[in-house]
Amino acid sequence: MNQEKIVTRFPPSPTGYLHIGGARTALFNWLFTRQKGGKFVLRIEDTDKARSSDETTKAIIESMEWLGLDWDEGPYFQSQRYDIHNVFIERLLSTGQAYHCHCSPDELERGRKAAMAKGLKPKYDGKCRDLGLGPAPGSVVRLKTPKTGITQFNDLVKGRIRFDNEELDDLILRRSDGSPTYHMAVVADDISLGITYVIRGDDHVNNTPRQILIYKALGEPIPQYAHVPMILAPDKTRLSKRHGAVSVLAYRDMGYLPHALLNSLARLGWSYGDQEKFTKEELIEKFSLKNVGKSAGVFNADKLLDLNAWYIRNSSDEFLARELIPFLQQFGLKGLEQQKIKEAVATLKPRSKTLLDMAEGALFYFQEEITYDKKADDKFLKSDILGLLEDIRDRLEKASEFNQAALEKIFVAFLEDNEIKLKKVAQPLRVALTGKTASPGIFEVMEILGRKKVVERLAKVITHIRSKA
RNA sequence: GUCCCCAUCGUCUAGUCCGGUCCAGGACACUGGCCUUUCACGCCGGCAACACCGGUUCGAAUCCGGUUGGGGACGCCA
Repeated sequence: MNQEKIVTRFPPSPTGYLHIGGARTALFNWLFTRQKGGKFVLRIEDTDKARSSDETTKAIIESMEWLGLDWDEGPYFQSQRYDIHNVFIERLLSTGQAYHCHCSPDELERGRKAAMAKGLKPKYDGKCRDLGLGPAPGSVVRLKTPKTGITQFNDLVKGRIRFDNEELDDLILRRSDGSPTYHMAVVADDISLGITYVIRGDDHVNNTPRQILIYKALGEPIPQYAHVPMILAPDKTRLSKRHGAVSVLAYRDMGYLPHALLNSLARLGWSYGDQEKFTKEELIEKFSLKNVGKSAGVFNADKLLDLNAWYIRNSSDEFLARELIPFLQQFGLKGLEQQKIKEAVATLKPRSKTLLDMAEGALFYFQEEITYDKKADDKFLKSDILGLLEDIRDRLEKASEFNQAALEKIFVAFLEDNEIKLKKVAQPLRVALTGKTASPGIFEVMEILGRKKVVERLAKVITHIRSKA
């Protein structure tokens, strides 16, 4: 009977690129909202001007777009909403729920240290709380937090969480420079944007009672909270740059498919029985906050890689060919034919874990000149197979057709005449054509390469072997 | 230090709410084999966990208490 429209938000602060932890929070918000037919709002929390930048804001938006996490409203910029925040602060002041505090930062710092030394929680002592002071240069506005009682909420993933109000102190709502603090800005924005569900990282659990107290002081309805566990690095500490690839865009550049990342992020902390792979539609349909686990999880890069390989294997040649182009260009390839790429992709699909892999593996198809792998050269390009290579070159030169079926027939005759097994020439041939010891099947390789290139490469390898002798 | 949260294979997890069907299932990784012109794909198999201690109970991964361990929060950062 809940007729109220669900409104969620994702509020990254543009002090860094969107990392996979943030992306997962965004994903959970998005899945929840799309399932319920709600509204998803993007809000950039750029109040820390010193650490925010346009560049990171762009990177965050680019990341969201790449992942396909679309929003219905925004992006709002918190720094442009100070007027709204101030209305709420004034309201609190006028109802006596907040007060001006004249304590200096030094004084507060001393108090915190003293409390820590005594083994207590560092809290503001409430010195100015009942002094009835007015605004003054350097003064701040604080919330009058209840000294007794408890503040609790029913977290949608963690269950009931409660705090004694005496653990909380009178938090600052407005800084001495007049700007609102994080807690105030978040609450003011969430109220004014009509946010009904706050789904965020569980590093915010401790912030929640403080924010609830602001809602209460304001007499505004409190949203539902869901705190999702954090993502940890393999060493079980908070994920950071020193753990390698953490930004969403880094995964894009390494050749991951957005859906593979999404799928992998969804399964980190959330599950649906034994199912591992989900389409976007299934994710939306099956996601639920109560199936989100309560404990932090380590990001499993191997599993993501495996998923990526699976999605590559199961994507259409058309799609992959399109996605592959930028990677091929990265290797300096130009004037690529869509059709050729498609053919190459088809042969590389089962052996590529990323698009970057695939591009690398496809180079020999497009390059004019290939180079031989040193080890492959030493091991397989020896003079004892010269005769066989010349023989097959002649036969291929004269072939009336140059497709797989025709090639296989030519080889059957070739092998019979020479009384050998394919094994004997397969590797030397592979090295001659691709430069490497591992590649797609030689018949498919030959067909895609075409007669001209195949014969050229055979001629080249023959001279090469001769020159070594 | 204080407060909050968490605890099943190396990792992600199912099972925990409503104790028995779980000497614990799946996935990744690792590993043995099959397939095979290479590398992969695929297929078959293996290794591997209920943190610990007490309690409740005929019976506990599942309920209760404690211990230990981990994470988070304690800013005029967000």
